[in-house]
Amino acid sequence: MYGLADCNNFFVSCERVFNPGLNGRPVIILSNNDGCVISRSNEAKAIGIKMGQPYYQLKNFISIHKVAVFSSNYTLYSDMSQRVQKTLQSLVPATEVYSVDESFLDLRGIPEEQLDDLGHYISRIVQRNTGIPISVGISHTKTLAKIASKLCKQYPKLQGSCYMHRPQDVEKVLRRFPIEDVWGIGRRFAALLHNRNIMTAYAFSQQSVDWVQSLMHIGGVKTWRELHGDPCVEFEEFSKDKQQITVSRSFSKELTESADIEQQVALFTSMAAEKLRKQHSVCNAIIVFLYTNRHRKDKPQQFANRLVPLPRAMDSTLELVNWSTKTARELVQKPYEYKKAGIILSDIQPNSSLQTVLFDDFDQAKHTKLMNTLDEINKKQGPHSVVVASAGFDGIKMNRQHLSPNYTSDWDDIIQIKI
DNA sequence: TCTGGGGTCCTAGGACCC
DNA sequence: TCTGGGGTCCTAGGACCC
Repeated sequence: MYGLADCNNFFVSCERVFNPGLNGRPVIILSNNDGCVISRSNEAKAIGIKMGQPYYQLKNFISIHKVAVFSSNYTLYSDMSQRVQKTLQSLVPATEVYSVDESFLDLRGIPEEQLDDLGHYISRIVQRNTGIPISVGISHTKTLAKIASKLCKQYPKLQGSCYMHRPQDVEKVLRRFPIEDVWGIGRRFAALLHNRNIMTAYAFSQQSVDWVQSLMHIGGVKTWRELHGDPCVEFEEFSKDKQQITVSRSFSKELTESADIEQQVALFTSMAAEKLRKQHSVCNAIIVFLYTNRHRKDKPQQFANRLVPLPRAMDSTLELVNWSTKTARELVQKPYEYKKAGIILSDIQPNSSLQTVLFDDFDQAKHTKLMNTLDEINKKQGPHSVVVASAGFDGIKMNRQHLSPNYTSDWDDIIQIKI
C-alpha cells in the first residue's frame, strides 16, 4: 500500500502558522515578482480567485473582499516543509519527498487493519507538531493514493485521511472522479479524452490498453494500469542527484544595459553553482538565456539562448560566472529590453568522476578549497554573506511588496565580504 | 504599468557507425 | 532493372509534474 501526504494550501498554511489572524479569511500567495496567484486559502477559492491568475487583474476585487496578500517567502516555506517531512519520517517506515508540499509514504508491511487508523494518526500528529493541515490518501498505487488524498479535501468528514482499498469503493470513486484531475493526465490529453467523451477516471480505465498505448504512449498506459491497482510508479526513498540545475527570474523592470544583465546572470550562476556543489556534482555545459517580455506585443521580441560546452567539468563559482557573464554579454543586443534571464547547468556528473585535462594548468585544488570555505561561511553566516563581486550586493531585481518576516530563520548580523 | 520557477521523461528524427 | 541494413547516440520538442 502507498500513502500520499499532501499539505493543504501549503504556502497559505505556512503564513497562517505564524499569523493566526489569517484563519477564516481569504488569503493568497503570489509568485516571484508578485506576478500570479500560486496558493489560495479555501476562502479565496470560494470567492472565485483562480490558480495562476495575474495579480494586477485582481487588485480591485481584493480590496473589496479584504483578501490578505503575500509575496512568496520560500525561505519560510522550505523550512516548514522540512518540519513536515521530519514528522512524517518519524511515523512511517520510509517516505519519498515528492515536492515541497507532498510526500509519498511507504506502507508495505503494515497490517491492513491498521492503515485507516494510521492515516488519521499521521494527519493529527503533523498538524499538532507543525501547525500544517494535511490530507493523507492510502491505496494500492501512487495514482490511487493521490485520488484518495484529494477526496479528503473535498469531504471534511473524512478528517484528513482516506483509506481507499475495496474494489467496489475504488470503482465508486473513479466513476465520479474527473479524468483531468488524475495524476499524469495533463491539459493536452484531458482535451483529447474529452473529445472522445471520456470524462471520468472510470471511463478511461474501461478503454482497452492497446487503444491507450496508441493514443497516449507508455505514460498513458502506466496511468491506466495504476488506476487498475497495478503499481507502475516505483517508490523512491532516496532522491537522485539533479541532471540539470536552473536558476532564472523575471525582473521587476526590463533591463537593457549589458552590465545590469551580466550582474543578474552572475548572481543566478553563483546560486546554481552552490546547489551543484551541495550535491557533490560538476557540470560540463552551461546554458544562458535572455528573454524579452512576451506580453508586450508592441516591442521587438527576442528569446536568446546559447549552450556553452565547458573545456572541462567544473563546479567553481568563479569559473562558471566567467563563462556565463561572457556569454550573456555576447547575447545582449540593442534595442531589446530584457524581462527575464536565467542559466542552466547541464551535463552534470558526480565530482568523484572529475577528470583532469592533459596540459591544463588550472589549479583545481585551490578552487576546491576556496569554494568549500565560501560554502561554509554562507552556511554559518547566512545566504549571500560572501558573494562574487560581479554578482553585486543588490540581489535580484524583483518585486516583493507583501513579504512576511522570515519567522523561522533570522540572519540579522549578516556580514558581506567581497572576493 | 503589472503576467512564476524548476524539474523529469518520452518520442521522433537525424547523424553516424560498421 | 538494380541503389543495404541494423544499431546507437544525440537533440529538439512535447508531454507531464509541483
